[in-house]
Amino acid sequence: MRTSKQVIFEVRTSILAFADVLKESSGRRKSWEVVMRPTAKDLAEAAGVSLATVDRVLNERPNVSPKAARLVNDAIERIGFVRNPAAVSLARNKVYRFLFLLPASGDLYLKELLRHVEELTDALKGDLTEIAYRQIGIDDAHGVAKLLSSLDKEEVDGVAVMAPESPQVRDAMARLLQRNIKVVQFLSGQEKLPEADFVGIDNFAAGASAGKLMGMLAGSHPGKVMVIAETMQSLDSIQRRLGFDHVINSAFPHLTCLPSIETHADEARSQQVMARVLAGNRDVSGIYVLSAEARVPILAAAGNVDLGTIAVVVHERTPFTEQALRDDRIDAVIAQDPGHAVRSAIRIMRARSDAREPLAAQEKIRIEILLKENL
Amino acid sequence: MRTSKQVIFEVRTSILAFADVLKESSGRRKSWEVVMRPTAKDLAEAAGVSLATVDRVLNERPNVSPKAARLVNDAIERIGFVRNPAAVSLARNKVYRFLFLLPASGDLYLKELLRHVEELTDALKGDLTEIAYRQIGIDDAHGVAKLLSSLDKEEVDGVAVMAPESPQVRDAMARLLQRNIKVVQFLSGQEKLPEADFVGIDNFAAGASAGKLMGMLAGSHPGKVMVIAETMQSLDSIQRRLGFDHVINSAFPHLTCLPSIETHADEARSQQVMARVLAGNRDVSGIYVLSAEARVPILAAAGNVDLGTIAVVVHERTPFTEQALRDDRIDAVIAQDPGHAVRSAIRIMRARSDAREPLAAQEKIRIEILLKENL
DNA sequence: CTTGCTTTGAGGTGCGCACATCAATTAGCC
DNA sequence: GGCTAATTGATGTGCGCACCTCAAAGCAAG
Repeated sequence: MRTSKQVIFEVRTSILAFADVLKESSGRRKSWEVVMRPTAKDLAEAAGVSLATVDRVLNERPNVSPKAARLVNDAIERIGFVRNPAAVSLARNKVYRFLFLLPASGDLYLKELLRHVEELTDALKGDLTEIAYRQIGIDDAHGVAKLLSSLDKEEVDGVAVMAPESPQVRDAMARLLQRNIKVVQFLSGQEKLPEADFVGIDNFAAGASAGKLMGMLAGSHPGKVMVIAETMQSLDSIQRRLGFDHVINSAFPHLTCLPSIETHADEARSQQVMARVLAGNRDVSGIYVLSAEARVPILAAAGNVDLGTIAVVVHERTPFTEQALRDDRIDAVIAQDPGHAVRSAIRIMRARSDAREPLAAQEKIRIEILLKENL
Repeated sequence: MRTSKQVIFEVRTSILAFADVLKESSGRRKSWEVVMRPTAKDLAEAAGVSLATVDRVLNERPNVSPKAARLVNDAIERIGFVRNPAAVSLARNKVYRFLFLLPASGDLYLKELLRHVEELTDALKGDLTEIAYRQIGIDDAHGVAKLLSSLDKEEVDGVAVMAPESPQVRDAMARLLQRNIKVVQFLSGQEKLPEADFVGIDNFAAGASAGKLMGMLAGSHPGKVMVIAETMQSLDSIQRRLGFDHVINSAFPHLTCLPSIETHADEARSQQVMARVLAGNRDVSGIYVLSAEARVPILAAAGNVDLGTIAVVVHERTPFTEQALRDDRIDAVIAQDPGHAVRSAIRIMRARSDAREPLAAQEKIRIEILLKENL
């Protein structure tokens, strides 16, 4: 049955060219004849059951005897049956709908995220996939939990949640999973729900990378390093700080990290605090901004010191950090590609919706290091 | 017609939750009813022509009057018609077949590439996409050109070519394009064929990034930098060297680059040459390996100096460079993710085969910087 | 007007699968 | 055996589109 059908691309050993292989395939020329793959009908035949039973097994419908299931599954292995995803998707005629739940904040990285979400919204129009997003106040764990609880399987197939860590949210996500709505923990450092997928970076490693770059940039004479955060309440910030300190202390002992300065996204306040700290520490040789929003602290610092002479490491690629990198106000950026993150979350939700495993390798978000030279 | 059909996901302004939107959609509940998108039939109706004509326009068949084409295209815009790709692919029932043409060489990066190609071969089994690869001697431009010329549209839909730059190969690729076989210039630094897509990095920028890292790592006292290549014949190598020198000379003038050492993949020879150079230059503070194969030169260097004390920058992530990064024999790696490169090439060939534009943003291969901390 | 050509319409078939219905068979149990 | 419940098979329909055939209509030149 199948032997005459799928000969062609079995050969991947790089020994034979396609042309050679083709000649062996009994003179059949037209590609659609040569590569035809086993269909559900072939499967039924091979398993010695009816198409209806094959359908029951494939789609996990009730009332299937263990024996029948075994027969079919064995046959699947044997003939190498793979469902034609196009046919599946056509027959189901289902449109996947995914929701991104993002914090409401004005920071530039979030803007980039939104931009990518919107871009993909259009790009996936043709792809049976519809994307929507919703923003909720950064501290409103209750609101997030409430929104999550209100989602209906009929309306949403999956949610990517970027939210503050909180037991309420965790529970809400767990309940979503029980209702078979897929959940992706998106770029947020909450204590992870192991049943849900996570898209994002290891923040300890990100902080450590920042530390290494800081050490490489700051020179070999003793100096102090300012660490600036929007808030140190979040797990993300804490882990980055831990990673940063670890590397500085162990590999660059001539550098001293100052206590974290928290800006709380308040521009005036940042100015004041930074001016005070810089006045009190004339030997600052590095600045590390560990929150996603680098603009406010860097502009504040620029008013007090010459950024060109001290090492500056920040997080996230934004129009601002990109420009600052170019004109040497910033020396290095630790980034996680927002476009990749969004696409990854969508791919994962799609795969889960189809009960497939996502390709782990592709979905791993890397900690990127950006210099002026590799922008 | 359509107004009642596709209301749901128009709202992306993050103001409304899905539930709210749903309530407005006239009480229809089942998702497949709510989101039904306009079909070709709707298109025909909207355009005031027959389904046959719509088909003719969509698939660019002959014998269509300009007027009819206009009618259809206008209607497409008006009602937002997008072909259901699943239905298209099912009806065409076409399997895409792509060939990777890679150099025959034992280096570790190529091994990684092959691994990813083989991985995707399996992963795409279900996806109407079959991948094969073929290897040809690194210098055999004639062989490459000959193989390319022998390809038949019936057998191959696209080729990703990683081959030495040569007019023969360029011409062969141009002829392939004329025969409507898609071509991707894959990780190779030939003077580009502008009509064909390119997957890979900017090697000047890669060399510049290496230079910056070298400067950051090598310290502030004067020193020499060894530059090691497999060969300086290829454009890749030349561009990397140029980028490297540019940064070193302009930003780190206390460092001096030595002339390139060519290993020609010959282990014994590398040992000798490097020993001689290291003996003649006691003040080497950095080593830059600009070819894809870092193992041979690094092992050779390890026999002559203490790699822990000098700055080492190499290219490409392989099991070897990864391990060497961990145990501090190497300080930084400039990498282009082979998995991403392979997937990107495949996505581009698929998009081109369907006469779609690939998503530029997604297909850009980044110059990654790897430190011990962000592996 | 006829001849020959282009353009349009109408209709059918099939891609591979999901899903539904109904009848037929089998198994479990008293 | 007789009963119910679980399990199978047979069969049909439709998803949205590509591709094909044939007939009808339009159009131009002679």
